[in-house]
Amino acid sequence: MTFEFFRNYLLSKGALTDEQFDTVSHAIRERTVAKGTVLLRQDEVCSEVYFVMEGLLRSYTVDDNGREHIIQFAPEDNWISDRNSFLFGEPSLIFIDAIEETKLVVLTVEFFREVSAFASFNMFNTKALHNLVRMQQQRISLLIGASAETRYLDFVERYPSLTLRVPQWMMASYLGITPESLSRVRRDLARRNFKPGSQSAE
Amino acid sequence: MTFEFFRNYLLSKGALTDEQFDTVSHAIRERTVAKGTVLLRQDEVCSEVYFVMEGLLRSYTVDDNGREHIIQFAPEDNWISDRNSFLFGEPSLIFIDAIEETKLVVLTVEFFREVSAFASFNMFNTKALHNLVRMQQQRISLLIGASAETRYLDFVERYPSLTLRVPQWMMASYLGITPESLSRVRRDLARRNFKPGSQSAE
DNA sequence: CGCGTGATTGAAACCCTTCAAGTTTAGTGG
DNA sequence: CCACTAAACTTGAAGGGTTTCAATCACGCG
Repeated sequence: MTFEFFRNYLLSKGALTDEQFDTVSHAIRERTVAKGTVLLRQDEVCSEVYFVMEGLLRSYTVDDNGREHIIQFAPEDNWISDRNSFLFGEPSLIFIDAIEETKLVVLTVEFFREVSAFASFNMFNTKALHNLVRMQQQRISLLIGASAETRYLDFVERYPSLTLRVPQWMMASYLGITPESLSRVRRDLARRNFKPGSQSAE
Repeated sequence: MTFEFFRNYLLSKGALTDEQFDTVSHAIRERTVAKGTVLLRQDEVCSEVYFVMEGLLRSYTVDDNGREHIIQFAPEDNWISDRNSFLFGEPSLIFIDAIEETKLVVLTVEFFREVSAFASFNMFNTKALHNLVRMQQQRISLLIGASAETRYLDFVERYPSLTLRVPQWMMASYLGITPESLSRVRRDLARRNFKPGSQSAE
């Protein structure tokens, strides 16, 4: 049993009991992928859902100009997939790859078919979906109404740990600005916040 | 029975059978609201979900500068609510009001408790949620990567009927631009597309 | 008819991007 | 372990897209 992390996650969320987990554990497998590994490509049909136990994944689209737009970061304890492609067999609109070496749980349609028999899992799943909708709404509000600086500050506050792990150009892509702009936003913030003289450092 | 429209909607989606609908119909009521009626205010707890049979509702946030940012338009056949507030009792982040006089179905927690006994409704509901997530993702991608003009064209293509019913300044709010900018975008498009001389009109 | 709201237009200001050039950092092979 | 290279980050100057502010126009409604 190497899914302890995943099992504990589901237990703590009240999604499954220990016994229920055992009845479905045959439908999941663990996988470790190197940094840079691509798990899903645009236009492919997505046949797996991933749960991250260690490491960091991301999903992103590529527009007509070849520019990447990051949809989601998925660090530990997070799910990632193209659910629409997964559930309805449509070609995927996104890419998924690994920003760090990542240990993940691979879940197939088999797993979801079996757990859907458990009411507690369905409740958990519905709640998670609502949560996702809410977070996306907040992100839309920010993109519509807030400056690059505000969006950056919101990101840092919301995901402080990611701030250190995600390359700056990827965060820029997530925020909807250029890497250059993000660099300047950070510089200007630093100048303003560190006004009071000089830091030790020297 | 004045819910025929709603009943047919659920039937056509495979959410409920005729008989199932009858067992839960006591938990819903119809309501007609005048243009401008506010159905939900920020910070209130949302206790109802609305299904629009005729007319047009919208949901929006108001930021610190007093600016409205429209989250969703809900014309006929659409659902609208703050699900997160509705399900988890948190104070709502949004307003909901009527852009036109609107005939709607009011659904309470009672209704959802009862229909959750029907597997077909749960499937329908989950599918609808996934659909919402996907549409939000597409909107995020556009906001991140596309110009005001592209976003406008996407809106017109995606919701041609709304283009005529929604005041321009609200569409601008939905697109994340000022009314002035939208006006200019439309003017420039018109100039480019109608180059070939004059339209009949005169 | 006049008032108010929505739409349009212009000019200036601002934010962010683009392009180009450094500088720093990180990873790789000798 | 250093040297080398590529990638990431920074910085500057110029340009473009949007916003802001203000004025004007168009329309519906009392």
